[in-house]
Amino acid sequence: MVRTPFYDKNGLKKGAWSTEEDNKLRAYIQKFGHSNWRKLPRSAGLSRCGKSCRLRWMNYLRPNVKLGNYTEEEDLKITKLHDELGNKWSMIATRLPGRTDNEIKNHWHTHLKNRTKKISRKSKELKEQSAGIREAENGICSDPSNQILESSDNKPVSGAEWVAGDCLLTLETLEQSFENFWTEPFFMEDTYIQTTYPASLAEGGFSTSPSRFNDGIDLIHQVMQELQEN
DNA sequence: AAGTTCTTCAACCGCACCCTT
DNA sequence: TAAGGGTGCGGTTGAAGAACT
Repeated sequence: MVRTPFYDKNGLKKGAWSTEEDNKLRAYIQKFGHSNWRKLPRSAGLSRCGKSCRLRWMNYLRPNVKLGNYTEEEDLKITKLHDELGNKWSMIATRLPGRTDNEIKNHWHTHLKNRTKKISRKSKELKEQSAGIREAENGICSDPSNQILESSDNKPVSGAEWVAGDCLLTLETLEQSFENFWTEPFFMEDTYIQTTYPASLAEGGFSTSPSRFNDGIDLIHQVMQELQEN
């Protein structure tokens, strides 16, 4: 997967580096350092331009450069840093010891970009579905018997609305902290239902609607499964 | 088995910034 | 202060290998 070597009109070699060239460059830099990239190729006996030598050294020959085999932890860090910094690959690289900007950039474009896109898309779908649930609930909300909870701005909140909102919160939290998503299995514990709805609901005589609640959870679970399968 | 399409990644290119004169 | 050279950064490309038809 490398460019076929060739010589340009100035007699400079381009394309893939040979082992012999690597050895020459490595030996020269280890002995004399790289104070001037422009002059280095001639001194090292290489028919390359300074830029090409610099790139080769920085990305592959430099000591402590890690190649390939990204860990989940590194993936998470890259995703998070990209979220914070954007395409500032050099900045991101400084936070990942042994990784180079070029390699991180490639890894992002080939592996992480699509994965992140999927998360965002699924989140959007869920939001839309959740909005649908709320709309459907409007009829139920108009029934005073269903107005069981007062929100902070005194608007009535139905049980289903709370469930939908909670599901959304769950996925948004998930989006924000990729750590949990990529590193930990998604557990569907019964205790979740018991422990995560506000105590005020129980105090107010609220009884959860298992089917509706589970619909929301099932939806998230479905998203998780699809993403993990992909 | 052969042809085609897709994926991956090393390397190139152009531009912007910094430093020196 | 402007000009010129060197360096670094980010986007893009080219080609090998993998996957698919």
